[in-house]
Amino acid sequence: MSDAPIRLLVVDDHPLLREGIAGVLDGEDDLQLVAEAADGDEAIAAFRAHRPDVTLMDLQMPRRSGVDAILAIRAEFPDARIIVLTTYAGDVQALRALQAGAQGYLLKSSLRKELVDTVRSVMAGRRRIAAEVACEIAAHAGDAPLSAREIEILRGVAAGNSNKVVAARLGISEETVKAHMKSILAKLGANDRTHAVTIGLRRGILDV
Amino acid sequence: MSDAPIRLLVVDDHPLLREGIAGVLDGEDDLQLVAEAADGDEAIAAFRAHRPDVTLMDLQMPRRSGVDAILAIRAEFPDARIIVLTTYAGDVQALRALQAGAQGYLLKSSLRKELVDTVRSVMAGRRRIAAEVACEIAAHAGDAPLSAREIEILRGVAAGNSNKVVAARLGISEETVKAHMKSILAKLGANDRTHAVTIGLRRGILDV
DNA sequence: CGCGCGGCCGCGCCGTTCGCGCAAGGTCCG
DNA sequence: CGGACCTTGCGCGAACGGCGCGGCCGCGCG
Repeated sequence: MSDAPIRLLVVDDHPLLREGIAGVLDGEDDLQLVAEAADGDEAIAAFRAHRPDVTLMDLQMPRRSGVDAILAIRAEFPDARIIVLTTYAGDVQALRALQAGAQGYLLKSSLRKELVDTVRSVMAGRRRIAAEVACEIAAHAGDAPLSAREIEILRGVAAGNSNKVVAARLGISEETVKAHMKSILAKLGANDRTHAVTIGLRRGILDV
Repeated sequence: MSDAPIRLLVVDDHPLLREGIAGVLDGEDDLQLVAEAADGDEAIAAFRAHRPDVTLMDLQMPRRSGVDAILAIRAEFPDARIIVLTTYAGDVQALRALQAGAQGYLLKSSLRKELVDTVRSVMAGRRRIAAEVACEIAAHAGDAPLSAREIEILRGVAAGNSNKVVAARLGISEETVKAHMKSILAKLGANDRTHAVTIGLRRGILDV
């Protein structure tokens, strides 16, 4: 290990969890917590101000989401090292975070040893993804992702709208909505629209 | 304040969060962490072994759920003081925990001051429920809750089964399932079955 | 360059399912 | 006994889901 400590930024809207991470980092000589943030906007500001070596980032936060924050930070600082630290929210959500530029993916159910190991690994340039998450992503690797339009329609259906209402709201024909629904059912392997919505929620395509 | 410290048990499947709570409690002279548990079964065993003054309990855990653990503990120790500490999971879920005997309800997004205040208040015999949760419960106070059978049917529907399949699986007639569905839609104020499922998930009637 | 491919949009047909209204029997419990 | 919950029945209009057809566009590949 080098003698200069690894400087960390922690982003999470739960103060108690931030406290827990702070406690873990406090017990490690080579890890130093330099800033905290409670949402995506604060995260971007804090990154600009402190330029941490590694950032621990939750995904679901008020205001700006974690994925947005990762995109914004990586656009401004392309070599930023970011580790997602979240409760599992579906393979699609996880994949979006990794594609946005995260090098690591940890679950909040991790042990402290896994946390510090991952921080050091990512600092050393490696990628570290929790096995459960990696498995889920791999299981759906061959799947065709839903198009933006399809997600839009699935959202409308989840809100309790009929095909006709969704069509009116989007300014298209009901027949077109049905065609999209057919594609959605096929891609998700769902029996009907209700099943499609539950799958969408479980996989992180829709949020609550 | 009395000179004897308040002895606490913390139950949560996230080690990092437990660490955070431990850190918070460490900074308070009158609060003493005496045991930790990672699921409902461990919680019951730990309660028997340590008889804590106050228990902090998450709701969603592997194996035995938090509500089950509260019921089991309160059955054996009727004067156990339990505070739920969880990410918000719907008014129905929260209500079940309070009816099971919890005196307090905190969100993981709470500040450390709210946590220690609530522990002391509950220790003093008062009830403390986070405002957001209290509002949600109040908003649905007049609603008729779903019956056990209705929940069973809603679960089947959420899994992507038609009325016919649900009926066959429960050994009843399709007409009966339809009658239950009608009642479910009315009670939840849903437009259709898909809407009913999303409402059920949001309100904590169904889990993912 | 031309071509295919995939996403998006529109139309019609048809059998099945859903949701609504109405009615009515049973149980169990306070 | 009243009041819940669970159960079953029937008819009907609307919605859903599967089928096939065509067209438009932007993209990458031969």
